[in-house]
Amino acid sequence: MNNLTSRQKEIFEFIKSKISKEGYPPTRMEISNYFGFKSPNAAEDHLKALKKKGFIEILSGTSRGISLNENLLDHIPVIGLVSAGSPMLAEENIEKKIPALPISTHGVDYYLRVKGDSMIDVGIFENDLIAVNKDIKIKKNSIVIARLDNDVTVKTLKELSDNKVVLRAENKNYEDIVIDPNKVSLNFEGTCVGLIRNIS
Amino acid sequence: MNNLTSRQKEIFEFIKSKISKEGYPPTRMEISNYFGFKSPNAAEDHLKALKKKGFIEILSGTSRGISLNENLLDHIPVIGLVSAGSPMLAEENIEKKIPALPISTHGVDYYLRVKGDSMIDVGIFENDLIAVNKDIKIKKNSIVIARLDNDVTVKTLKELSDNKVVLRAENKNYEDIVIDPNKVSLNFEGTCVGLIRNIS
DNA sequence: ATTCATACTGTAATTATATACAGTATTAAA
DNA sequence: TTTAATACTGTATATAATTACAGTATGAAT
Repeated sequence: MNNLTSRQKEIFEFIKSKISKEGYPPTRMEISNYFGFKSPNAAEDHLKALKKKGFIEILSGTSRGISLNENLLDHIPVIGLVSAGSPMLAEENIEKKIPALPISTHGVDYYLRVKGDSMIDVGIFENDLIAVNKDIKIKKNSIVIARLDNDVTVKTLKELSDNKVVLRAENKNYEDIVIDPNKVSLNFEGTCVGLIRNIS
Repeated sequence: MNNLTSRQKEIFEFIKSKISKEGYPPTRMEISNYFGFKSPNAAEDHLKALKKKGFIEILSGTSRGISLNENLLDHIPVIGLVSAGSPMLAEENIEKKIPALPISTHGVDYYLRVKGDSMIDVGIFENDLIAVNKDIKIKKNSIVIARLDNDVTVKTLKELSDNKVVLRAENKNYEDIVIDPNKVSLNFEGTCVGLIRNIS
């Protein structure tokens, strides 16, 4: 969604929402009415721009003949290995994108591929994808995604106060991580709200 | 899909496939062409019948203004508790339907809600949904969905021969289930190819 | 300095589409 | 046995929709 102008983004979003709400794409007129255009040609121009940029296909002579070029639909990034220092959603960390799945009662901002065995006692295994929500308030006893000195880790949050944070690996072989947040750089990236595993 | 005639079923299926392939519903003409009708009114009549029976909505004056009332487009059933004796996919066992998710490299025929703790050592917990493929050949060491005397169970298949089958619960507290398939009714419903967990 | 992309207004024509009306034939229900 | 539902053909028309052409204005790129 990068080379789109903000107006084009709006048009594209409108088309998507029309499809998901009504079940079919809008006409030029419907687009124009929604945005207050006085000419259907304004919509036509936008559609051509979206087509040129590869976001939609237009079937000529076909009413509502707009099809979205999938793969940009409602796709949510899967984060693989996180490069030190880079923001979670940085391009370099995105392994692929998969559709928004109704796996969780909460929204999912991204999926994170699990490394290591530190959470096996709660059934989170290496290579599982955990669904992460960025906005839920970080709470005691939730499984959180934390960034400790640029190292991204998944742990259960057992204590959270101004001068003491305890992260627990759910694996008997690991010890609790006790942190003084004033001394160490600690950020919470999100809360784990779901899990996906591929068994091959 | 019960009170529909077979012809109406065909029309309905055609509309569904058009929507999923093209991204928008067909026109009366497109329906007529596909089925070889010589008049668009044949399609119109069918649409009215489908509307009357509650399968679609028709928006008057709107091109391609057909919306499906079923939202089981590419939806895959989630199987909850399985009633004794009933086939897996029997209506009574279907908890809900969710979209086809690209969680697995294999196809998914249905999701099965896990009961009990017999597989916790491989990270399968109570209430998880396991993705089941019915067609993959049952193999040793896969996690299988077996029906033992009408009881549906998820276990690892450790041995499979003509006169001995061993099903292992992946939980130290349970013993292997050793079966003589000639003496006991045993069917394999499928192989576990993935897992979904909602963490709330 | 000029071309190009963006973001529109305004008009208009062709064609795509919905949909009514008038029929015919078959089958199932009252 | 009459009615209603199903499954169409055939014709017709109003209107929905695409889409081209001719403009205007702005800002960014070459």
